[in-house]
Amino acid sequence: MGKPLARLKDVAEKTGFSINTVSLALRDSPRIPPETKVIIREAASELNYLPNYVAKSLVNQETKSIGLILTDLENPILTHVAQAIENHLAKAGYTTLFATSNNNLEVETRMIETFRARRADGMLIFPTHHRRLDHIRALRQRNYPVVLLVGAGDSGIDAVSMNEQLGAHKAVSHLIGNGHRAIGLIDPAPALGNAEKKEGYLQAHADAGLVADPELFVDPKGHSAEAGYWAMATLMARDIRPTAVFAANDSLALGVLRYCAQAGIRVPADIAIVGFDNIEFAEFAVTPLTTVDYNASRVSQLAVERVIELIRRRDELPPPRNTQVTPDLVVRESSAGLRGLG
Amino acid sequence: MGKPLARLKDVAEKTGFSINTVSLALRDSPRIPPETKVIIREAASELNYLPNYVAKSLVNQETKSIGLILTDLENPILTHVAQAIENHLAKAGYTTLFATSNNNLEVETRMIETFRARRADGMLIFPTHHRRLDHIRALRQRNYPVVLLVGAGDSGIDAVSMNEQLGAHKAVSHLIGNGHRAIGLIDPAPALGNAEKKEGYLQAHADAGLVADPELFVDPKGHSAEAGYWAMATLMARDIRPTAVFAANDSLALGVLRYCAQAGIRVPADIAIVGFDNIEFAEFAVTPLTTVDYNASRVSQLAVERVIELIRRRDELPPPRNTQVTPDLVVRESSAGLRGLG
DNA sequence: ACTGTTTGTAGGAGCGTTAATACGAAAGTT
DNA sequence: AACTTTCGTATTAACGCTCCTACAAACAGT
Repeated sequence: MGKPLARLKDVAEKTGFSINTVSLALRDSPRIPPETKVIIREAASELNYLPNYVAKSLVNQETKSIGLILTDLENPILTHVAQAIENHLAKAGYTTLFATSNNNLEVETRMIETFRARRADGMLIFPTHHRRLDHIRALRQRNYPVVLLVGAGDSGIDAVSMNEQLGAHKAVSHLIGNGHRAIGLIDPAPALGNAEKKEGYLQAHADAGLVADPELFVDPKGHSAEAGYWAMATLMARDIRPTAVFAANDSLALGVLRYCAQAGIRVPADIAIVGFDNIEFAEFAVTPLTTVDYNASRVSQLAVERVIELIRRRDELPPPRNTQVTPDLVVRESSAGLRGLG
Repeated sequence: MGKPLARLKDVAEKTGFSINTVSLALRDSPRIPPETKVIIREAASELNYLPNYVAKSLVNQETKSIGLILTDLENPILTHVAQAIENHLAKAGYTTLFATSNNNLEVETRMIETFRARRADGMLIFPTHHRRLDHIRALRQRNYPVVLLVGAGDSGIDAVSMNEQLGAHKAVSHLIGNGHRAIGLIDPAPALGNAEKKEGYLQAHADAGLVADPELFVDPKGHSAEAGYWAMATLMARDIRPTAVFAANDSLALGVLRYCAQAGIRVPADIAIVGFDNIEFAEFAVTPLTTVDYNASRVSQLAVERVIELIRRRDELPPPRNTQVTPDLVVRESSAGLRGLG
């Protein structure tokens, strides 16, 4: 920790007051007269005194820190979430302990342990698996404030997230409304136990009295642009001929777009494309991308508010609440134009 | 911090041993016989004991945590740096305290104070201003381990960074070598006191016996794709007609690319474009982007190694070292083709 | 048998802070 | 004048842990 910093004791010795008086003065207690406070504050700043949060935490039984565990920062949306959460937490006086699980459940579990050992007052977690939440539920059952950053209906854990199913529903309904009947789905999540977007896709079809052909589903086995490129190549190699594609995130969609550019497929004339997240580059792609806007700052704010609320009421936690933010569809050029029905 | 966790005392009472013996046993001291260790470990795990790092930190005078302060996470490269740093630190047993300064010097200063108050063992900082480093130098002078993540030659502070000047030099030399003589420069940094890329740009011209017209310089006043779009529009509205553009990062370059697509300017036929950072989307842009590869994981690794080295030798810090990683130019389609000379 | 060493365990101080309590001195009340 | 109240400050005990030292008991060595 560098050269030992000044302690209350040093300020006390310098001013001739007791440690306790110094402590009270620096915390602006009404029991200390103004003149004394001035003297003590001056001495403290001369000694470059900084309160020791470690000692403070030990006696106060709270660290004013919360743990943030994300899968990774590859997804620009998680990046936004991370930054927004840090900003909100800082504003509320909390320090952010940050970790990525790299989509590894074991690492996630270990980081949770680490943060507990560090006595973080609460945690915000974007879990690797949306269904394997036992280790997180165990926290909550021991009255520990945790908020998930993904939808987790009946998990018994607080959650604040985008309504991904609704977002996917909006996206796919938009395509169906434009006359599309063969809509490819590029989504790596169902294979990882997170079928929200796929559910939205299917529901949109059902609502329109349609049934989607499973031949239209591709698992890109990743969420990068490269994975999207590969998935689109895979899809086009099949017998079925999609007139539109719904990609589970914008990175994938940009890969799809790139594939189309190279293969001479015109967007949206030959194939319409819709992404998810509304990352910055969606607007600045070859063909500006229609996408579902992930309101990262809203989700972040609600999640932070919730975890702070849980911390405040830690001795009798309220029942878990699952908050879903409604996403908006941002229609751009990549899905413009009607398709003849029939 | 949720329900109070079990303490050494609880394990001691459960097993009948003293607190001290339990502490030694759990830390696998050779002074405790194996049978005793087994008994104690079992009791500890039954009680769900987790060592209290706060108390540990107080007595050990080290927190095993380091502060990471970035300007923001808008730039995908900082995102990669953040993630790589966190991974490396975790591997070395450190927890990452994370904060963004939002390019605000005051916030940066406050976060540094916060992290010191929390007794972080060291800090990794991507500073807002590359020249206004007094507050950081003050840390170093008090023997506090800090490593900057930007080049800072004679600042008296350790630094690990990309050699941005060399990267810019490579990029611009490549364009000059292809016959370009009017190369636009879109770079917000010089206005913020960070002229490394501009220096590289100018040096490349000087080395080729050329002098660049200041009319070619545009300050995009931001580093987003939108800023790049605006900057390109500004540049094209001037009298001078560039045949190439060097953008200080890939987001800006993608904005430039988008402007060109809309304005009917062919890339690279009419204008060649080179970016900086090699973000994922550079490869998947309308026209794949020539760019300077920012080796984020290498920089991160060296920075983490350095700060840990400084922590290890904290009572007599070695003289500051300025490590620069040599970047590679990745040539893609956006700068292909020679331009007739003269 | 007598000292010397090793072995297993325990006791106490201290890390820097806060909260509860204690205690003189000054000031107000009756 | 005696009695209570207020005020300013000090003392002490935690918080949970680790280090240093203490100390019996077991085990040598001569």
